[in-house]
Amino acid sequence: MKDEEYLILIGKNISRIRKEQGLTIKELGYRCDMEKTNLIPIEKGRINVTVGTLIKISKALTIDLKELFISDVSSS
Amino acid sequence: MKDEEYLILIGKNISRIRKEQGLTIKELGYRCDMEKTNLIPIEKGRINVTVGTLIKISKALTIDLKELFISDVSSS
DNA sequence: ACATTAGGTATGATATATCATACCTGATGT
DNA sequence: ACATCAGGTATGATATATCATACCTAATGT
Repeated sequence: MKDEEYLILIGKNISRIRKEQGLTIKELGYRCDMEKTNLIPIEKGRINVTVGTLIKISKALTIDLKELFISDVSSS
Repeated sequence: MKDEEYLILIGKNISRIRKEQGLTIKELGYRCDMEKTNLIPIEKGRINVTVGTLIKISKALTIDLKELFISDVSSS
């Protein structure tokens, strides 16, 4: 798996879980004190996000950090 | 688990796996094209490492990225 | 005594993640 | 027609991850 693919996977997981919880990007931003100008490219896998940021996001989504790295959510 | 603790955990996992493979920090640096001035604080959990860097490191150690997040290696 | 190696720190430079603001589009609602 | 909201892009500022170099200590080897 290529680096970019990993970042895209992480972004998709964030986006999927956020939507599953019925949250908008703005609401997620409130919860983890982050800007959408940063969250949107993270969900797209366009930027090389830091672990600290992923920790903030996973806390805001009340999930374990590991869940952001799982690769096949029933091959959606 | 606090943010800093997560980074320390990741660093300890890197350090442990590197040593298990008999690699020095310099050798790991060769493999993932990184400086020890960056690798050492990462192993200490002192800097907010990026996912891209963790991907490079996990490739150099021929492990899956997820392995860097496991929390209890027989509670060492 | 000297050289080498491993881990480690200090510091200045460079790249880039993140913030802050502004603006755009399409959808939804009144 | 207008307002609002969601996702999205552009851009300049700020913080900081990473690099590059230099230096230190302790251990090991000759």
